[in-house]
Amino acid sequence: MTDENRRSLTLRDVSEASGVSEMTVSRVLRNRGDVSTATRERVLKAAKELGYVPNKIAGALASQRVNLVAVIIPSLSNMVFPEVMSGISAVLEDTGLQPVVGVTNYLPESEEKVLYEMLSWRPSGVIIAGLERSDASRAMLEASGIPVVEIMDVDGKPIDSMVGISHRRAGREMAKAILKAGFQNIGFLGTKMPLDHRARKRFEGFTEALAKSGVEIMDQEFYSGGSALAKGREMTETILKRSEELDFLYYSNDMIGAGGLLYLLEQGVKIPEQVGLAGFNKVELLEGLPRRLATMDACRREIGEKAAEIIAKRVAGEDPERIIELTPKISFGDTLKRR
Amino acid sequence: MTDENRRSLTLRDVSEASGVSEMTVSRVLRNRGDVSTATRERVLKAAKELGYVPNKIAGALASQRVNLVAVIIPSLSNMVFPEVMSGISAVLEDTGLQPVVGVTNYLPESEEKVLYEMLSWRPSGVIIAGLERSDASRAMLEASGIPVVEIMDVDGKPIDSMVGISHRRAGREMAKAILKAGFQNIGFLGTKMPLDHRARKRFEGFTEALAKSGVEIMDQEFYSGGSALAKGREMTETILKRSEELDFLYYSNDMIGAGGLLYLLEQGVKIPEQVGLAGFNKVELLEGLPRRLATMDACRREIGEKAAEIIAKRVAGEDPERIIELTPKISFGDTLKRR
DNA sequence: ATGAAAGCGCTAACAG
DNA sequence: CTGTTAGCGCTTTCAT
Repeated sequence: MTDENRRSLTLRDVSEASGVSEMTVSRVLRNRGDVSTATRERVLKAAKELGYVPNKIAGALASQRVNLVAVIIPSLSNMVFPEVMSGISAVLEDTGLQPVVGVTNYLPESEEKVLYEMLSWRPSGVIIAGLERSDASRAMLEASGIPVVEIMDVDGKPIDSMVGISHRRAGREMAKAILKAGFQNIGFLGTKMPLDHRARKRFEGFTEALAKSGVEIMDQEFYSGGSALAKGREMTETILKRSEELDFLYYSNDMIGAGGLLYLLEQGVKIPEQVGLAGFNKVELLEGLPRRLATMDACRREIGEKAAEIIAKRVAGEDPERIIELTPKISFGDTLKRR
Repeated sequence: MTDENRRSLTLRDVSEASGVSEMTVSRVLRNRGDVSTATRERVLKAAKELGYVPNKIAGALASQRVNLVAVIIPSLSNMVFPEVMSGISAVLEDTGLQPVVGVTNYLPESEEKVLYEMLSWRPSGVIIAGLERSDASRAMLEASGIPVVEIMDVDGKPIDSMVGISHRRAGREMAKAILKAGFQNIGFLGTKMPLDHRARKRFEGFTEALAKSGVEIMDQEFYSGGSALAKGREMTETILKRSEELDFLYYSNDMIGAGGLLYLLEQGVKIPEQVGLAGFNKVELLEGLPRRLATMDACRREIGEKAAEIIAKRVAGEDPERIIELTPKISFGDTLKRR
């Protein structure tokens, strides 16, 4: 407010204000080495009075150390990544490391750009969603020389480390559970999948397991964009009008599953007697629905925690396990029971 | 993978590989000044082959310029901030500025820490949610000398700039609309509010406008934590059991409103004949509900856009308007109609 | 327990 | 169009 163009305070200003060398000020502010209590207090007082905020840019350049962990995810709005983030934050909290988020919107070119941008700040580690990426992105990560944890998915080969679940297996397990419950006429509803590799893998695992039992998907329906809940309704209406014999609908995520559930209840369809349902992700939202939708826990928070642990340990010079596969559990809820 | 402890590439490496001075390499990589097409290509080739990623830490220190905008928000999971973020990103996209997100979990101490951490990277600007903050946070922001935009709320005095809506007014408008539609026995359901100033202001505006018409809130119910949808159900059941004469429920957010709506529909309550409902935020989710819940648009995306514009202009040396009040509009939906 | 000197990797400013 | 020089604000290292 006072004068717009003043430069910000430096160590030197604090040094002068406290009558102590810059070096000692630096030591006090970082709690390093021995400093007498008297000078320490003098310095702290001066720093506080001036409102000094250290310049991490200079600090990082001098020390060749940056306490940042780049976290690169496809989307914020997803309900899935906030939970991963909270796992990461919780673990990094007491390590001196700090997460910095970059969002790619599921676009490989965008991922490249975000990655380049973040790596140019020389973070201590990278946590990045998925295993599929462009050659350029892969090259950057390899060349960076820092720990890289690829998360969410373990169906593939990591650049360095990975923690996640097998989406193929998740799809297979769900298929088995559905068949075991006695459903035979199964429909699939999901996102258009070129961009969403994990949904694609679930779909592949799902159809594969059905095939093993001689069952084929009876019908399918895809969407992109828009309100997932509303799309779930629409798609459910569409697919059931087209294939009346369907007795089970497998949704690629809980939101569209919830939309389908609401629609079917309105139509007076008996669930699961007439039609069974399942989604994926076990989002909190489901707890408030009129029926508990069957779903599968994607271990989102735990993935964040484990990934952060790997980075923290590697930064600390340890050599933790680099591949961690978590096991999702099916929640049968009210919509996946023996007919 | 090859050798773990190699330092990362520098301008010097590219300079040597291309036989051009560091300075020229720097110019090529930043598209600055005139460089002959021949050298430019030689440099680009060398940089690409080596896999060089510039060190922004050094660049920022030398140029005293950081292309980062600190965005400080209370929560990611909220449905509200992802939309604000997308407005910010969209505008910053073509300015060379980059948003960096910090999350405070609605805790003032946490806000202080996050702010300190971010300011120590000397960002070009700060966008921060809310107008209420600790003296220390306020002092840091004032001392930083960079543009600061406080967002979401305009009921108060900004440190520098603000863009948002008046939550007090939003509460008043909703009260007027409800009275005008003929409801008289009104209940309020919301979060415990010590932390959520904007919800508190809506509540205050709401009760104030009711009072002007001689109406008092008949009953109220608060929650904290847990699945908002589920809480909305529970609270709705609780409040209606306690106060059977209620004919309208005003929820402090759409998620709990949606929970209430689902609950009432299950109970066979006629909406809005027996009970009218309204929420706040106009979240996308509502589009898939069995009835359109009345709500009020919080202009989230536009807030993000305007805030980013202010930062971008200020960084560019312009002097834009520093106070922007947006006007939320009521959506009457199916749950706020004349009885 | 404290200080002085050197330099992190880059860019601004000025030469040529 | 290209190169040289001098820092940016810190921390490392070595002295005292």
